[in-house]
Amino acid sequence: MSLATKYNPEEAASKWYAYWMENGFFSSKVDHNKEPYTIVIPPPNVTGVLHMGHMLNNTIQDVLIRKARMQGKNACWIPGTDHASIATEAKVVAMLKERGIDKKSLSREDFLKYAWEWKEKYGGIILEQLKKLGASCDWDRTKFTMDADLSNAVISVFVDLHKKGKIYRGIRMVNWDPQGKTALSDDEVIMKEIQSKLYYIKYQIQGSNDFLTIATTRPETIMADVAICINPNDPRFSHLKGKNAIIPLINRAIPIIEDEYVDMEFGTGCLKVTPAHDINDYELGIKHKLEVIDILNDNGTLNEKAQILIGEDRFVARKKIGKMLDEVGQLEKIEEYKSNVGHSERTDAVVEPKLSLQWFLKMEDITKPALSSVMEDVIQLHPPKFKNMYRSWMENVRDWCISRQLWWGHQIPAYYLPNGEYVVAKTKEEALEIAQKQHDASYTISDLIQDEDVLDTWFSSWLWPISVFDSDVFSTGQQNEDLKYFYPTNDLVTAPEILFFWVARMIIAGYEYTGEKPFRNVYLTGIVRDKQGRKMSKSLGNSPDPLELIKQYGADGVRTGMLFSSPAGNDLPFDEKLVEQGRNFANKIWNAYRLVSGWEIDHNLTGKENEASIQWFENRFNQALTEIEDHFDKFRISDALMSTYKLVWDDFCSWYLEMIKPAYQAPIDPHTHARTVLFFEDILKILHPFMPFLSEELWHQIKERNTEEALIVASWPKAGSYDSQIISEAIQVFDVVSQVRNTRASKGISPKETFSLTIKTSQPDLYKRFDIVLKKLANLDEVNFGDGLDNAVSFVVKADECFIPMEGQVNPEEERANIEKELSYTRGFLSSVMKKLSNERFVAGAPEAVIENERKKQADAEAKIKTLEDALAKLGL
RNA sequence: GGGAGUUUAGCUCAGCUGGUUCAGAGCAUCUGCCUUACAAGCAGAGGGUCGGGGGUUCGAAUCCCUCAACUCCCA
Repeated sequence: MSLATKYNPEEAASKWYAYWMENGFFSSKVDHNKEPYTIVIPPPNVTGVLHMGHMLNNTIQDVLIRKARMQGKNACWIPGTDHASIATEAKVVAMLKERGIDKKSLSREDFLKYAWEWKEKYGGIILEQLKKLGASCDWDRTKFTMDADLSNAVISVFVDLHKKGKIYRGIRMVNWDPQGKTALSDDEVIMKEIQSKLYYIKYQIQGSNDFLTIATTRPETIMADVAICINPNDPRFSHLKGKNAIIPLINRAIPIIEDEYVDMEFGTGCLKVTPAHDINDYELGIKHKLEVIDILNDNGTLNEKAQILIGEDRFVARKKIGKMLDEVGQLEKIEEYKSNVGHSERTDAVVEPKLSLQWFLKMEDITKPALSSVMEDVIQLHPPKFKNMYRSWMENVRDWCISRQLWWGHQIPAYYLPNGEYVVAKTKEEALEIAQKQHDASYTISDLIQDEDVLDTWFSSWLWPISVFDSDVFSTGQQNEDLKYFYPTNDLVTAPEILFFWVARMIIAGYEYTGEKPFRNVYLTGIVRDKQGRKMSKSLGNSPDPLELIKQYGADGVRTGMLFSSPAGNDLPFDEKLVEQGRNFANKIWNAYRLVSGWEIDHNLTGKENEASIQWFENRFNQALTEIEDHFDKFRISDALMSTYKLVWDDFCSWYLEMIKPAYQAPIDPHTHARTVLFFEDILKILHPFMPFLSEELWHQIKERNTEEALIVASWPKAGSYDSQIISEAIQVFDVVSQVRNTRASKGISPKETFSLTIKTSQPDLYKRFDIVLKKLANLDEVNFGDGLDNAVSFVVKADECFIPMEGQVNPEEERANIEKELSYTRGFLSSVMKKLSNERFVAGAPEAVIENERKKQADAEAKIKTLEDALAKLGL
């Protein structure tokens, strides 16, 4: 045999990927004779590297796109990356630091030069890695969110939304990352439970020697206090009403106010109000018209407004102030306390609530179509359980803070004028025109200063499904041919973590700028976790290297391995065993091909004996394909794979090939051979989305094919009708085979030893059709029909009894015990069926089909009992 | 504190609007096989009172209530 006994995936992968690329099979152009099928990739971070989550996510997309391509659709999978402001800027800053360069010493232009340099060097590595996975993206359409055209789209949208009055500038309490020195959106903040301390601090009541005590986790902020708040219903503190308290250490007097917001149970029931450093206090401050004292610098150190500990870091200050309070006798006690503290997703710094001037997008109206389209299933989430989450977010949405204090990204097109006003325009020149018209005709270009900040990265990726096709539509309103044809896209595959971050916002932008949904289906994958259930992450070092896995197990093996245990929306506990199983599957198929390819054809043979087998497999294939299609329709990719796996391994390899396999070195008839090759081809087709490399390789092994005949563009088989009768009859034959094998195993008889089988049945024709198969698979020298035999081991399949003569091996006691066991089981079963059938309410209430079924169960059970009783009688009891 | 979800064999999961063989699959386990496609394999076997309790029903893993554990989201 010419082929190696083991499949070499690396060779096939590089060969066929190059072949597909060279022949342009991934590319897609507008073609009105074909139905488009479009997926936009969730753009990974341009400086990122492939991780297990990407592997899962992109495997699913590739499965969908390859299947659609084979179904004759114009399959278009748009790849690309996003610029990930915070992450990338952090990396560039770190790189500069290594080279001894401080970001602060650079101009914006110089910094961006370095950033682009970095992007050119590392950007796109991840896309190259996707190729190793077999991703059939239309690489000619690769996009980057900071490409000139996509940037133009972002700026147009900002200008447009500003013009519509949806973008405004305002002071808000934002999540401030003192390390990254930028505002973060709520989604970029990770809450972690932290063991902290609750400080009980005594404030003197002005004009008395009494004290009140407050409890706080942040004693360093007392200098920013502007009030003490008590609950008006709290009798313990009614004597404090209208008085002032004095902040320890700095001796500033602040009013004692009343608000039911204060939880009487928590802490001491007295709340210090610090509007600059706590979101709830901020709102309380607005309500009571309190002033705001901000004592922190952008980097988290105390400023001069703190009066003491100026320049100290907030955490250092916390420790020191505890000590200072203690020294003046105003620290009552410290308690251990667990609290949830926000951390920056990118820098892991403790997030500081901070007041700052930011740009916001009003979300109230713009979200409405996006909410209803998901609720009404115009856009379907898979699995639908995420609808609830989606709804709660959309109904309680807050305005979107879209500015970031960074340089890497789309600089906000707002220009400040000497008079303190600003104008928003696409370019500085346009801004000048407006400024001259609306403010002062004497302004020159040098009077305009552009806003320093950039836009949130999501503010560009929310346009992705539109802007990858048409970046001008946002300003012109005119859709180009690509957009008209490929949009709305079909399916989006992404992680639930970014359902709000990204998916919801794409839907919003979709309706705002095209009046149409951006996609029909959203398939939400789970998170890839390690065996201990931990999220895979670089810092934990618990993630296998995807490329190493591909090297070891082959892309086909890894793809199937990832999908074996990943129902939609469920986390995937990754185990290398899974990809091993995938590799084994690839190898199994490879070896099945080796078998078929080694057969010699003898044209003198008719192959009549194989007809039943061929007929069975054809029906079984159609049945399985129907199932597989159903799984795909419901986005049950994992189940679709499992059905394929079982069809190939169990039905095709374990049963069919063994059924028709000629004896060693014996030839096969031409008809069976031809049909088997056709079956093999159909199997390769349905395998192709999952295992593109192996399937394409074998496809070409079968015979020489030209480019148009490549498997990647072969037509997907149509599930024909099938006869369940034929399938269940074959199962009955298989049951007999299994029972014979079982008997052999339990009696310790070698599989090499042949013997004859006698079947007592009312339907001998059924078995006669499979005569050769029975003999071959159960290693029998003959199959007879008739009444039972003496000195034989027997077993019952449905209502048929089978006998294997076994002189000297038969133990009547054992035989009897076996039969009695099965008899009592069947009788019990029958009685439960009879109980139902004799129940008037059941017969009256249950649907006809259910009753019919019970009757059938009754008849089957009765027949089986009869057979068993006869067998028992024959044993002489 | 509010909301959602999960809990079925050792593991990962199916089980649709209650009624097909008194619960299925894959993996893992056990037993026997190097049988000339494949030991990355073949053949066979064992394994669950469907988280606990209560209820509705002729009938519940499937519906309702309740308790418990875990996960996620929001505050």
